[in-house]
Amino acid sequence: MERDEDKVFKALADTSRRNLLDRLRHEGGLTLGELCMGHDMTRQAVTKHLALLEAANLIVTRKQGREKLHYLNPVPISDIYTRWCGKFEQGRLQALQNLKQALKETDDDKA
Amino acid sequence: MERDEDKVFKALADTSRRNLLDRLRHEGGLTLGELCMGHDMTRQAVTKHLALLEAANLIVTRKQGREKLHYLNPVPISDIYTRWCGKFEQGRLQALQNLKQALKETDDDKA
DNA sequence: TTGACATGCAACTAAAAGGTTGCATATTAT
DNA sequence: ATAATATGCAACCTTTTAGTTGCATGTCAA
Repeated sequence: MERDEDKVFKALADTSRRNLLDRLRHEGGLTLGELCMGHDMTRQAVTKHLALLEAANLIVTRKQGREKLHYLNPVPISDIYTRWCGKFEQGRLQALQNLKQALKETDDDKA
Repeated sequence: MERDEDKVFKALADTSRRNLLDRLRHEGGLTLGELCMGHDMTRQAVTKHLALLEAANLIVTRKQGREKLHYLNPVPISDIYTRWCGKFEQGRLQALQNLKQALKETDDDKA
Protein backbone atom coordinates (compact mmCIF):
# COMPACT_ATOMS: atom_id res chain seq x y z
CA MET A 1 0.00 0.00 0.00
CA GLU A 2 1.35 3.35 -1.02
CA ARG A 3 0.11 6.18 1.11
CA ASP A 4 -0.90 9.52 -0.34
CA GLU A 5 1.59 11.26 1.88
CA ASP A 6 4.32 9.26 0.24
CA LYS A 7 3.16 10.17 -3.25
CA VAL A 8 3.21 13.84 -2.35
CA PHE A 9 6.71 13.71 -0.84
CA LYS A 10 8.02 11.75 -3.82
CA ALA A 11 6.39 14.18 -6.22
CA LEU A 12 8.02 17.09 -4.42
CA ALA A 13 11.42 15.40 -4.50
CA ASP A 14 12.21 16.47 -8.06
CA THR A 15 13.36 19.96 -8.97
CA SER A 16 11.61 19.97 -12.34
CA ARG A 17 8.34 19.09 -10.70
CA ARG A 18 8.74 21.77 -8.06
CA ASN A 19 9.40 24.24 -10.86
CA LEU A 20 6.24 23.14 -12.63
CA LEU A 21 4.28 23.66 -9.41
CA ASP A 22 5.88 27.08 -9.06
CA ARG A 23 4.68 28.09 -12.48
CA LEU A 24 1.17 26.77 -11.91
CA ARG A 25 0.98 28.51 -8.58
CA HIS A 26 1.89 31.74 -10.31
CA GLU A 27 -0.42 31.17 -13.28
CA GLY A 28 -3.19 28.59 -13.44
CA GLY A 29 -4.66 26.98 -16.53
CA LEU A 30 -1.45 26.48 -18.50
CA THR A 31 -1.45 23.87 -21.25
CA LEU A 32 1.05 21.08 -21.62
CA GLY A 33 2.72 22.94 -24.47
CA GLU A 34 3.07 26.08 -22.40
CA LEU A 35 4.48 24.13 -19.48
CA CYS A 36 7.08 22.62 -21.79
CA MET A 37 8.56 25.98 -22.70
CA GLY A 38 11.74 26.93 -20.94
CA HIS A 39 12.47 23.37 -19.92
CA ASP A 40 15.41 21.39 -21.22
CA MET A 41 13.31 18.27 -21.68
CA THR A 42 11.06 16.74 -24.26
CA ARG A 43 7.31 17.16 -24.09
CA GLN A 44 6.97 13.54 -23.07
CA ALA A 45 9.22 14.00 -20.08
CA VAL A 46 7.08 16.91 -18.91
CA THR A 47 3.98 14.79 -19.49
CA LYS A 48 5.35 12.18 -17.12
CA HIS A 49 6.14 14.74 -14.45
CA LEU A 50 2.64 16.14 -14.75
CA ALA A 51 1.21 12.63 -14.48
CA LEU A 52 3.05 12.08 -11.21
CA LEU A 53 1.90 15.43 -9.88
CA GLU A 54 -1.67 14.58 -10.84
CA ALA A 55 -1.42 11.14 -9.22
CA ALA A 56 -0.30 12.90 -6.04
CA ASN A 57 -3.33 15.17 -6.45
CA LEU A 58 -1.03 18.19 -6.54
CA ILE A 59 -2.49 19.33 -9.83
CA VAL A 60 -5.91 19.07 -11.38
CA THR A 61 -6.58 19.12 -15.10
CA ARG A 62 -9.40 20.09 -17.39
CA LYS A 63 -9.73 19.19 -21.03
CA GLN A 64 -10.71 22.04 -23.30
CA GLY A 65 -10.91 21.02 -26.92
CA ARG A 66 -7.57 19.61 -27.89
CA GLU A 67 -5.83 21.38 -25.05
CA LYS A 68 -5.35 20.21 -21.47
CA LEU A 69 -5.36 22.90 -18.84
CA HIS A 70 -3.42 22.42 -15.61
CA TYR A 71 -4.20 23.88 -12.22
CA LEU A 72 -2.31 23.67 -8.97
CA ASN A 73 -4.22 22.01 -6.17
CA PRO A 74 -2.60 23.40 -3.03
CA VAL A 75 -4.56 21.21 -0.62
CA PRO A 76 -2.15 18.25 -0.32
CA ILE A 77 0.78 20.57 0.28
CA SER A 78 -1.25 22.35 2.89
CA ASP A 79 -2.04 19.01 4.47
CA ILE A 80 1.62 18.01 4.60
CA TYR A 81 2.43 21.48 5.79
CA THR A 82 0.08 21.30 8.75
CA ARG A 83 0.17 17.62 9.53
CA TRP A 84 3.80 16.72 9.06
CA CYS A 85 5.72 19.97 9.24
CA GLY A 86 3.43 21.08 12.02
CA LYS A 87 4.29 17.92 13.88
CA PHE A 88 7.91 18.84 13.46
CA GLU A 89 7.26 22.39 14.47
CA GLN A 90 5.86 21.06 17.74
CA GLY A 91 8.97 19.01 18.26
CA ARG A 92 11.28 21.78 17.14
CA LEU A 93 11.99 23.34 20.49
CA GLN A 94 12.53 19.94 22.08
CA ALA A 95 14.87 18.97 19.27
CA LEU A 96 16.84 22.17 19.58
CA GLN A 97 17.02 21.56 23.31
CA ASN A 98 18.44 18.12 22.63
CA LEU A 99 21.00 19.60 20.29
CA LYS A 100 22.05 22.32 22.70
CA GLN A 101 22.38 19.80 25.48
CA ALA A 102 24.44 17.54 23.24
CA LEU A 103 26.77 20.36 22.30
CA LYS A 104 27.06 21.40 25.93
CA GLU A 105 28.10 17.89 26.90
CA THR A 106 30.70 17.94 24.16
CA ASP A 107 32.13 21.11 25.67
CA ASP A 108 32.12 19.47 29.09
CA ASP A 109 34.12 16.61 27.66
CA LYS A 110 36.75 19.01 26.39
CA ALA A 111 36.89 20.93 29.68
CA MET B 1 25.27 22.04 -8.66
CA GLU B 2 22.96 20.39 -6.18
CA ARG B 3 21.13 22.80 -3.98
CA ASP B 4 20.55 22.17 -0.30
CA GLU B 5 16.83 22.48 -0.82
CA ASP B 6 17.00 19.57 -3.20
CA LYS B 7 18.89 17.43 -0.72
CA VAL B 8 16.27 18.09 1.92
CA PHE B 9 13.34 17.27 -0.36
CA LYS B 10 15.06 14.11 -1.58
CA ALA B 11 15.86 13.09 1.99
CA LEU B 12 12.22 13.55 2.96
CA ALA B 13 11.01 11.51 -0.01
CA ASP B 14 11.59 8.17 1.70
CA THR B 15 9.23 6.71 4.29
CA SER B 16 12.00 5.00 6.27
CA ARG B 17 13.88 8.28 6.56
CA ARG B 18 10.78 10.15 7.65
CA ASN B 19 10.26 7.46 10.29
CA LEU B 20 13.83 7.91 11.50
CA LEU B 21 13.26 11.64 11.78
CA ASP B 22 10.06 10.97 13.67
CA ARG B 23 11.91 8.87 16.21
CA LEU B 24 14.70 11.41 16.61
CA ARG B 25 12.22 14.20 17.01
CA HIS B 26 10.58 12.24 19.80
CA GLU B 27 13.87 11.22 21.42
CA GLY B 28 17.26 12.73 20.70
CA GLY B 29 20.66 11.09 21.10
CA LEU B 30 19.78 7.63 19.81
CA THR B 31 22.62 5.43 18.60
CA LEU B 32 22.76 3.69 15.24
CA GLY B 33 21.98 0.40 16.93
CA GLU B 34 18.93 1.81 18.65
CA LEU B 35 17.71 3.36 15.42
CA CYS B 36 18.00 -0.01 13.72
CA MET B 37 15.53 -1.65 16.06
CA GLY B 38 12.03 -2.11 14.73
CA HIS B 39 13.11 -1.68 11.14
CA ASP B 40 12.94 -4.43 8.57
CA MET B 41 16.36 -3.52 7.18
CA THR B 42 19.96 -4.29 7.84
CA ARG B 43 22.10 -1.95 9.90
CA GLN B 44 23.95 -0.89 6.77
CA ALA B 45 20.74 0.19 5.08
CA VAL B 46 19.91 2.36 8.08
CA THR B 47 23.45 3.74 8.01
CA LYS B 48 22.90 4.88 4.44
CA HIS B 49 19.62 6.56 5.29
CA LEU B 50 21.28 8.35 8.18
CA ALA B 51 24.12 9.44 5.92
CA LEU B 52 21.65 11.03 3.52
CA LEU B 53 19.83 12.74 6.36
CA GLU B 54 23.13 14.04 7.68
CA ALA B 55 24.18 15.26 4.22
CA ALA B 56 20.90 17.16 4.06
CA ASN B 57 21.75 18.57 7.48
CA LEU B 58 18.55 17.14 8.88
CA ILE B 59 20.42 15.31 11.59
CA VAL B 60 23.58 16.08 13.53
CA THR B 61 25.78 13.45 15.11
CA ARG B 62 28.18 13.25 18.01
CA LYS B 63 30.68 10.49 18.63
CA GLN B 64 30.77 9.20 22.18
CA GLY B 65 33.24 6.38 22.63
CA ARG B 66 32.32 3.67 20.17
CA GLU B 67 28.78 4.94 19.88
CA LYS B 68 27.41 7.56 17.52
CA LEU B 69 24.59 9.67 18.85
CA HIS B 70 22.04 11.16 16.48
CA TYR B 71 20.07 14.35 16.91
CA LEU B 72 17.38 15.87 14.76
CA ASN B 73 18.26 19.26 13.38
CA PRO B 74 14.89 20.86 12.72
CA VAL B 75 16.31 23.97 11.04
CA PRO B 76 16.29 22.84 7.38
CA ILE B 77 12.73 21.61 7.68
CA SER B 78 11.78 24.88 9.25
CA ASP B 79 13.48 26.67 6.37
CA ILE B 80 11.59 24.66 3.78
CA TYR B 81 8.47 25.10 5.83
CA THR B 82 8.70 28.88 5.82
CA ARG B 83 10.42 29.49 2.50
CA TRP B 84 8.81 26.98 0.21
CA CYS B 85 5.56 25.98 1.85
CA GLY B 86 5.08 29.58 2.90
CA LYS B 87 5.51 30.60 -0.69
CA PHE B 88 2.80 28.14 -1.54
CA GLU B 89 0.67 29.30 1.31
CA GLN B 90 0.77 32.78 -0.19
CA GLY B 91 -0.28 31.38 -3.54
CA ARG B 92 -2.86 29.09 -2.01
CA LEU B 93 -5.85 31.37 -2.22
CA GLN B 94 -4.98 32.39 -5.76
CA ALA B 95 -4.60 28.75 -6.74
CA LEU B 96 -7.91 27.83 -5.18
CA GLN B 97 -9.44 30.77 -7.00
CA ASN B 98 -8.02 29.42 -10.26
CA LEU B 99 -9.46 26.02 -9.51
CA LYS B 100 -12.90 27.34 -8.63
CA GLN B 101 -12.94 29.44 -11.76
CA ALA B 102 -11.92 26.44 -13.83
CA LEU B 103 -14.66 24.30 -12.34
CA LYS B 104 -17.17 27.08 -12.86
CA GLU B 105 -16.24 27.28 -16.54
CA THR B 106 -16.67 23.54 -16.80
CA ASP B 107 -20.18 23.89 -15.43
CA ASP B 108 -20.85 26.70 -17.88
CA ASP B 109 -19.79 24.38 -20.68
CA LYS B 110 -22.31 21.82 -19.54
CA ALA B 111 -25.07 24.39 -19.17
C1' DT C 1 -11.21 16.38 -46.30
C1' DT C 2 -6.75 17.35 -45.55
C1' DG C 3 -3.01 19.32 -43.09
C1' DA C 4 -1.43 21.24 -38.89
C1' DC C 5 -1.47 21.25 -34.07
C1' DA C 6 -1.97 19.30 -29.12
C1' DT C 7 -1.76 15.53 -26.68
C1' DG C 8 -1.51 10.23 -25.56
C1' DC C 9 0.75 5.77 -25.37
C1' DA C 10 4.51 2.29 -25.45
C1' DA C 11 9.10 0.43 -25.70
C1' DC C 12 13.56 1.28 -24.55
C1' DT C 13 17.98 3.15 -22.10
C1' DA C 14 20.81 5.15 -18.49
C1' DA C 15 21.41 6.46 -14.09
C1' DA C 16 20.08 6.74 -9.33
C1' DA C 17 18.05 4.67 -5.19
C1' DG C 18 17.49 1.19 -1.86
C1' DG C 19 19.03 -2.75 -0.28
C1' DT C 20 22.27 -6.74 0.53
C1' DT C 21 26.69 -9.41 1.98
C1' DG C 22 31.36 -9.48 3.56
C1' DC C 23 35.10 -7.64 5.81
C1' DA C 24 37.72 -3.86 8.45
C1' DT C 25 38.32 -0.83 12.35
C1' DA C 26 37.73 1.13 16.83
C1' DT C 27 36.23 0.83 21.61
C1' DT C 28 34.90 -1.43 25.84
C1' DA C 29 34.89 -5.12 29.33
C1' DT C 30 36.86 -9.35 31.29
C1' DA D 1 45.55 -9.64 25.58
C1' DT D 2 41.20 -11.08 23.95
C1' DA D 3 36.49 -11.33 23.03
C1' DA D 4 32.41 -8.85 22.37
C1' DT D 5 30.26 -4.68 20.83
C1' DA D 6 29.42 -0.56 17.72
C1' DT D 7 30.27 1.31 13.77
C1' DG D 8 32.61 2.11 8.94
C1' DC D 9 33.64 0.95 4.15
C1' DA D 10 33.15 -1.25 -0.38
C1' DA D 11 31.42 -4.19 -3.96
C1' DC D 12 27.49 -5.84 -5.78
C1' DC D 13 22.43 -6.55 -7.11
C1' DT D 14 17.62 -5.10 -8.18
C1' DT D 15 14.10 -1.82 -8.78
C1' DT D 16 12.69 2.70 -9.70
C1' DT D 17 13.19 7.00 -11.89
C1' DA D 18 14.00 10.29 -15.47
C1' DG D 19 14.60 10.69 -19.82
C1' DT D 20 14.49 9.41 -24.78
C1' DT D 21 12.44 8.07 -29.62
C1' DG D 22 8.67 6.66 -32.48
C1' DC D 23 4.11 6.34 -33.59
C1' DA D 24 -1.10 6.89 -32.73
C1' DT D 25 -5.13 9.65 -31.76
C1' DG D 26 -8.06 13.53 -31.44
C1' DT D 27 -9.27 18.38 -32.64
C1' DC D 28 -9.23 22.62 -35.22
C1' DA D 29 -8.90 25.44 -39.49
C1' DA D 30 -8.66 26.14 -44.44
